[in-house]
Amino acid sequence: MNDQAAANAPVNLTLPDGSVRTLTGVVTGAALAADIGPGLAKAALAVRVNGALWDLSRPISEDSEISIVTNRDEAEALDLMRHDCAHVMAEAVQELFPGTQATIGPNIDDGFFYDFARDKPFTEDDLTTIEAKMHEIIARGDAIEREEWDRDEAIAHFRDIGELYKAEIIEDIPAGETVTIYRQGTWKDLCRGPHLPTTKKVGVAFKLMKVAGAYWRGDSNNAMLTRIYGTCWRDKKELKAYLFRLEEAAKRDHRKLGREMDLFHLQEEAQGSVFWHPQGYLIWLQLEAYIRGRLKDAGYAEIKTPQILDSKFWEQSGHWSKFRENMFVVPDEIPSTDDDAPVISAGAKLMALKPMNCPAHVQVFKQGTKSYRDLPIRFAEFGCCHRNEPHGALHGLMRVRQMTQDDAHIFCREDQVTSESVDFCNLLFSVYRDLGFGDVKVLLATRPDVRAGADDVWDKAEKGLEDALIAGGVRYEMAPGEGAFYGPKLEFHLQDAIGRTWQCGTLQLDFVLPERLDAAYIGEDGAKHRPVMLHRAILGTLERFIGIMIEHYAGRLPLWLAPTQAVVTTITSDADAYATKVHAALVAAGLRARLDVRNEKINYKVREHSHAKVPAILVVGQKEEEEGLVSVRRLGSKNQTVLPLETALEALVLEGKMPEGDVG
RNA sequence: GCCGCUGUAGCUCAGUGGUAGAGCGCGUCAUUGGUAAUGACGAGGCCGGGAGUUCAAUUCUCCCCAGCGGCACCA
Repeated sequence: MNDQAAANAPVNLTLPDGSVRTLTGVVTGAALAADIGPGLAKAALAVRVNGALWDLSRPISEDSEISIVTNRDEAEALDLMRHDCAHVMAEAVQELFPGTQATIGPNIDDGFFYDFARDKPFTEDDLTTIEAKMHEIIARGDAIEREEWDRDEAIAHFRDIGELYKAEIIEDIPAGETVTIYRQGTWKDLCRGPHLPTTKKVGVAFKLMKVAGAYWRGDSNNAMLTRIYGTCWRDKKELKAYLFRLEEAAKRDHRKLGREMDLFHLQEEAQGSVFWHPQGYLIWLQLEAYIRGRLKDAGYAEIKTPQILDSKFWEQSGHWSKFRENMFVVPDEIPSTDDDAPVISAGAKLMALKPMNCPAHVQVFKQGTKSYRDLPIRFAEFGCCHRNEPHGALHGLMRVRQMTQDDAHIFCREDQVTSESVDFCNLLFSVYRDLGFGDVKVLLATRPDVRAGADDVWDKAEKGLEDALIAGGVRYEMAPGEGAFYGPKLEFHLQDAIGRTWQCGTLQLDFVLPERLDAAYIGEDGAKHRPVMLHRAILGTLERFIGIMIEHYAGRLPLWLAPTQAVVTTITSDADAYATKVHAALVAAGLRARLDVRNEKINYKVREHSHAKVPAILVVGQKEEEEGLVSVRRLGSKNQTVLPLETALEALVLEGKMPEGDVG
């Protein structure tokens, strides 16, 4: 009612250039665009009113700052188009498959999804049909209209038409509030909006990508819905570029490159555990040596603790109750070889493979009496842990069941927490820089609902981590409720080839485990005190990190990490003797070099070693032999440089040096 | 663990209700060539596993297992 009354009063609209237009009648974004010009009226997608995005048709009753959103406003246009595309998809689905309930359908990076409830889940084959129907709906070009409904009426309406999930969503909105419903043709959806003026504006540059199961409200106790993912762009060129980007990313997949470069393999008899091949394990050894050096320089002492420990030990540490379903349990008994007898008796003593190193590190700490003067104590371990991950979680090197962490635990006094945290963050970023990762997402994960420890301890712990981030000048985001049950943590995330992010580094503050396992030091006052324990890892696990590096570098690892750094190969067999000499010189200089004197054409050999991502190919023939030269071809370049063996050797040795950190 | 898809030679993939094919790779021989594929010949397969339907199953059905894409979980 107010809108109508206000419609008769003139409204002053201030455009971005400062000019003011005064409109009367029903003032809308569409009316303003039309007032400015027919071209803009056609191009307009939505309006920004005092900073908020509105539908073109929504009445504007007050004087406002306003700007027209068109295709040129990339972010807004894509947001609107993708969300409308999701609505169109839902309409298509419900037209084709009556009885299917629409639940939620938000935008995501590069596209959108919509979750549907249907007895029979959709398959990839259905996507073509749905896409065709979407094109029909878009061609129809129904106006998209915003309506305000009373909450209770909306609930009743959606219940009536069998949209129980929608009704459930609206029930969460406080009684008495109005909800917005968007209508296109006869199809309606609950939505905050805003939307495009007509479905036609969605255009044709969209594609349904895949179907997947997804739990209602992201909870595995709820029903499984069927989700359809789609992508949508402003024009076909953008869509094509996006699909090309996906293809390129797939080429970097570490599982594919791992096979092509002969780095590792997985097989079903050892699900989730990696068979490292010689070339792959060289990468591992280099990375491990590098981290070992950095940790030593940072004041860590390396230790090694048992792989299998008594379940009683895990009961004490709390893992038996909190983590048992992820642990591999091993009976300590000689199995029976009798066919009829049980292999293991019911009374066998239970051991478990360690899923974490922390409790064992506390045992090392507890040996002897520690003084406050000894702190901080930093124990590092390349700890091999086993976790029985759910089948569906396993993923190449990224998610495995046997993993080796670059783990360490810092035992310190409370007043040392911030400085230890700052030091750790500096070390971590320095390591990431050395390894070629400048772009890292940092999350501060705070207290979860279910937790151990008093709130004042949590206050202190969360503040300690935040202070460290601020002191280190680190940009971070909050992850409320995502902390471990024993303390808050920092998570450091890196991205893989197709944009999935993986947590690598972590820093966790723990006041609980020292208590549980009775770790103590003697303070200045002569009394016993609990140390604070910092769990931290930089790479996270060597497996995952190597996977991420393979993708990050598309297999073209920096020289110091490349398993084979150089191949010496010949034009013809006349140069075999010289090639052998060159190869020997490289090996003597400490380079990982191979010799290829096969009777194959040089084109063939260059191609093969390039595919294998060997960073440097040293070709020698008669010409090089006569003058003591080598022809160096670097990976990724089509050119060669011919230079004296000594010069080439020095350059490779220099470039192949392991980084030593760039702190300072 | 949940939903969907897939499983044929070392790799990438065709294919059929009558026990299988290509390219690359591999082996042998010939070829000695200047920076991304020299040629010929050859070997290689319980068509993921188990059951069922059928005269006959790699092919159709069901059940398992694994891989892949997501969800949930997580380093």
